[in-house]
Order: sequence, then structure tokens, then C-alpha cells
Amino acid sequence: MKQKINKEDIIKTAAVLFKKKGFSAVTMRDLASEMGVKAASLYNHISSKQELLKEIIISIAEGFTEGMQVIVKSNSTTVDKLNKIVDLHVSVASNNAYGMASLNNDWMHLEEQLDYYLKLRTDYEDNFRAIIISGIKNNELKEVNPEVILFSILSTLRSLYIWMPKKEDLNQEELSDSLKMILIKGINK
Amino acid sequence: MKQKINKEDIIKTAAVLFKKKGFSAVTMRDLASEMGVKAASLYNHISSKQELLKEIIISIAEGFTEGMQVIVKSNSTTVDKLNKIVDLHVSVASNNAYGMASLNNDWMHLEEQLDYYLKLRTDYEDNFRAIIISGIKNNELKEVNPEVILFSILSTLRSLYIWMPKKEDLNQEELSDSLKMILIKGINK
DNA sequence: TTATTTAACTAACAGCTGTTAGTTTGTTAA
DNA sequence: TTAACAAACTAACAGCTGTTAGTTAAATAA
Repeated sequence: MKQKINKEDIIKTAAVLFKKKGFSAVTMRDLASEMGVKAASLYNHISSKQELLKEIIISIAEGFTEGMQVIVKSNSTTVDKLNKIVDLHVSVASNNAYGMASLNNDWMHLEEQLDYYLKLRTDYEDNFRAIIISGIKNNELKEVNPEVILFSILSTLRSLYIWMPKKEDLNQEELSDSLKMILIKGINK
Repeated sequence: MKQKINKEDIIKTAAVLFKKKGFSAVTMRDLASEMGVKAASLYNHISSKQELLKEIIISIAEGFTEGMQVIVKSNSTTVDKLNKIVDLHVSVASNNAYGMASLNNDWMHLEEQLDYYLKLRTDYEDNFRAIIISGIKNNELKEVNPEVILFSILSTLRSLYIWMPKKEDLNQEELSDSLKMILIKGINK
């Protein structure tokens, strides 16, 4: 009875291993053996190790971009937009904790897609920054350096994947509410 | 005129490369060529690639442990202890931005020192958590899930090394003050 | 100067890397 | 039943990996 694998499973398993050891430290033989198969068999489904990294990272990055566009277009207060950003990150981190590790730590090993990824990331940060600055201007937020606000919130949200899996007792909604309290009510006048 | 290198320079250069590409993706030939030397020459000064990772990570981790012990022993208010923790992280991140990358992303490639590192990290987090919980009990801090407070602050502080180098216009004191405002006054009743 | 030491060098190793070619086996469609 | 296909397999590749041994050259101590 032979093992039967498919591309989606390969990508998922790759993400798990990439989180544990990092992209560069995972070999195609590691990945194959984790799936009960020989390394060469993977190439019936995928074209390269690079492709795995691309699939993992770009799909998440595009998810963030789409989520951010909806938030930007909505006419909500600044605080409400920030609340929605927290929800977006909590949702991505719980659905894709493994992929987030590659996005955070192995994006530099993207090759053809590196520039595209960097553009998505920069655009995301620009949108986020604009929300914060506008919140300061219309007096919703304290007058603190917006760059520091941006990166302190973003650092927390980007790290969710590390410790969310460890705290399974904490449900998604409860976590989201606590985070909003800490990250947003905190900078709210 | 031959290149003259020493152990300290090797470690510093290694940290720079490890930050850029990750421990596993950096070869001893990369490192040597960055220093204008052949790979074999490195072994006149160091015993292995592993040793470089150990030197980089453990020295930082021990620095955090020592800093935390001073803070714990001080009789200060909770808020003042948290302020001191922020200062500690800002200071380490500005003196050792490269090493922080290895500590955050490549600690799992420590071998003999892995358990020791994990103990230092756990103890640090336990001390930090105790400070937060005591602050909630004596009414200095809002009654929010302490685990979420711990990890949101810690995520920001652990990520400082990523963006501090990009914002050179922001001096260490100004950054430290903004962070305290955002991270601490925020959770302060 | 000469002897000693330091630290560079070249050459090589055994094992691992991602990937390809060619083959076999099991499953689906006719 | 048989033809066609999908997807596993084995074997092999060329290049790279960390590291060692042995050698040469420069700096220091006598």
C-alpha cells in the first residue's frame, strides 16, 4: 500500500517543518520522509523547494493585502480600523500559524517573488501608518511618534503565531479582545 | 599583505551574516570571504560553526538574565520595573541588533546549549510574568489577561532589532520614552 | 640573525544538497 | 481485459557542506 500525497499536503507539511527548523535547514529528504515517501516523488507534484516557500508566503501576504484593502475602504473610525486589523492578524495567525513563521523569518529566501513580497509588505505598512497618522490628526490617538506605534503594534501582531499555539485555552475572541484592550485602548486618549 | 583576523571579528561578522540570511544559509566560505580569508583559516580561531552561534546567542541571553535579576531585586513599583525592562531591551537591541536576530530566529540550532538557553528564556519570562501579575494584584495595572500582556510587550521588545537600525533619526532615549508610553501607560489604570 | 610561534594558505575528505532520468507499480477509463 | 495514466520508486548527477591535515609565510622573541 503506497503512500498517496498531493501538492496541498506537501505545502502544509513543508510549512510545519519550515517553522520548526527554518527553510534553509529543511531538506527535501526531511520533507519526503515526514510524508512517508522518497524525495524524488515530491517532484511529481511540485517543481522546486523554492516553489513551496513561495506558495506559503505569498498566499498569506496577499491575504493581508486584501484584508487591509477592505479595512481602508470602510468608513470607520481610526480605532475601529485598528480593531479590525487586530482581528485580521488573529484570524491569519490561527488559520496559518506555520506559514506565518516562514513569512516572518524566511521571506529573504524568496527569489523571483522577493520584490513582489516586499511591495506587498511596504504597501501594507504604508496603509497601516496612514491610519495611525490620521487617528492622531483627528484626535482619536495620543500624540506619540506614529512610527513607534506602528511597529510596536505590528511586532505583536506578527508574533502571534509563536505563542498562540501554546495557549490553546485562550479562544480567538477572548485573545482578540485582550489584545485590543492592550494595543489600542492603550494609545487611545 | 595578508588579512589579519581574530575571534571577536569572526563572531561579529557571523552575526551580521546570520541576521541577513539565517544561520543555516550562511556557509563558512561565505563568512571567510566576507572577511577576506579562506574558510580553513577561520579554524585557527574558532572550533566550529556551532561555536559561533553559541557565542552570539548565549552572551545575549545571559545579559538579559542579569538585567532582569537587578530589576527583580530592586524595590520599585511595577510600572517602574516595566520601564526598566523597556530600557534593558532598547539597550541590548541597540548594542547588539545583529545578535538579536540569531537569538530570535536561530536558537533552535543550538545543540549542547539548547537546554541551557531554554532555561534562561523560561526563567526570564517567569520573572516578567510575576511582575505583571503582582502589578495587577496591587492595582497598578488593568485587569487584563497577564499572559497576553506579557507576550504583547515581549513581542515588541524582542522585535526592536528589526526596525531600530532603519530609524536612525530616532535616538535611544526618545524611542525608549515612546515605547514606555505605548506599552506601559497603556496598560496602566 | 636565528628560532619560535602565529596564522595564513592549498588540497582534500566524506557526506549531504536539490534535482533529473528512467523504471516500476498501482489505479482509472475504454 | 487491456490501454493509458498517475505517481511511486531507484540510481545518479554535479556541486556544495563543515572540517582536517599538512605546508608556507610573516611576525615576534631570543
